[in-house]
Amino acid sequence: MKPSIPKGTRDFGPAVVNRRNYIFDTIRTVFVKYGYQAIETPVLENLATLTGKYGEEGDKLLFKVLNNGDFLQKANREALAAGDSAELLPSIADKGLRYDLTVPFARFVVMHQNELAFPFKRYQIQPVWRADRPQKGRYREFYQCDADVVGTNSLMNEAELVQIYDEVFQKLGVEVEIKVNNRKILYGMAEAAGIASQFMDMTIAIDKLDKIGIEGVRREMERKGIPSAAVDRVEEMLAVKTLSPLKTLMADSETGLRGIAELEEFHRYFYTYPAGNAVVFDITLARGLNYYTGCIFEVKAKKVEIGSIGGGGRYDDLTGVFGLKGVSGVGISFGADRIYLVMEELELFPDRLTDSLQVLLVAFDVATHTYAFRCLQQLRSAGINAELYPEPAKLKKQMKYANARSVPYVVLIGEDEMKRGELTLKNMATGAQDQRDLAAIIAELSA
RNA sequence: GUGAUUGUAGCUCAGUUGGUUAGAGCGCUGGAUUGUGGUUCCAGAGGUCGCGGGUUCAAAUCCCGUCUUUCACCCCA
Repeated sequence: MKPSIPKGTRDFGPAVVNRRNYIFDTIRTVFVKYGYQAIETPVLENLATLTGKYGEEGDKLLFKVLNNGDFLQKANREALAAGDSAELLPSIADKGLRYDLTVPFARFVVMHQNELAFPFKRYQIQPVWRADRPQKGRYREFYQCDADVVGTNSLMNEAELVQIYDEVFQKLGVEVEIKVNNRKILYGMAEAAGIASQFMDMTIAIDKLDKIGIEGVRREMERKGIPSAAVDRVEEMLAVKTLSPLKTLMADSETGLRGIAELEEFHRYFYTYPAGNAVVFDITLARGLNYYTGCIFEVKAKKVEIGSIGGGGRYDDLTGVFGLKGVSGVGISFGADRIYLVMEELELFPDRLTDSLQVLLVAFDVATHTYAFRCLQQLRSAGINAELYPEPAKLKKQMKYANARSVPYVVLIGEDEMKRGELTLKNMATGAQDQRDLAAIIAELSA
């Protein structure tokens, strides 16, 4: 048979994994610096945990896992006979692949609430799965890097999380714009326009603003049956670029005012920090995941068109659905796969990554090969990533291999070198070479 | 999920209105070069033209299905 892998999944070769790890390591380092601790959760969750958390669209994109054993015996016969997949599903699948890391985290917090110290800050770097139609930068299996904190309402957390965004993208050299908004402000808009019941319709339309323009948003809202007077009011508020005019525009909406106050509080914390990237209030930022209730964030790369490379926000009651009330959480997510594409396109990866081979030893014959093997061990003891070509093959062959591995240095070991105890160190980039003893070589390579 | 799009050597791609033995560059293997890769020269290997079916005397080329890629919508990282 011809080997293949499922749609929207990918293999990663050594060079790619090396670069991906560079991204993961950078993110991880910053997470840890801000006090977040790692956890991991299973790939598989109970479908009951996942369904209903991501809206109707999200439910459709959940990967369901067929029950083991003779599952048809327990299947809903009527639904099966009628060909009703939706009805049949609960009787044949009770597990699914995780869709994000936030919902499993909420589940984790509830299950382990007695073992955790609150506020609890955790980070998690694991793959998630969505049964979406793949495109560039959109896969069915992709990695998320999440940091969330639960058990604190302080807006300081929002400020810190945006700092993390800023710091990570500065370290990676990716210029970004970090958009900030507050779900309560969006709700305030709906209330001020007298269409609180059509909050979601309004939000979905607004979210498309940069794609379809203000006229498109108007049409979309009118199509959903929002009266044109209300649409006018919404449009008026959408034009606002700062918080202060909103206070009068949504003076009657208690929720809206609270949202404004929250963003102001966020700003008081955040602007104590010298951000390297643009952090902007964007009233049109909506975000689809409907569990968000407070501040929301989204990160866009400035020089590459690829959709958002990070997103997050505050969710007041995500643990509530699992039976733990009154625990508020806020978190952010990095889309590692999209960040990779951005960095690839902008050629931002360092030439030499830390976990690559530093030196290849080349021996000329059987006698020097065992001698070289001893040298190899000393290099490794000194913490140098080193490799000896496994047999004393023709020099040309070994050198070609060194080239293919793009090793910066090669150590040549022949009879002369072995007798004198001085090995030939060759710089592969310049072609220069000279004789040194092993200690000098170790010193050079450790530099 | 809806509508398009893509697939030819390891990679990037040619391949005429359907016509005999499907090509190039790069890469790969061997040699020129018995202690030196990345340059040069010579030689060589490598393809069920995504897969399955159909039309035709004849299909990489046309038709249908399917898988994959990419794109728009939807949604999102």
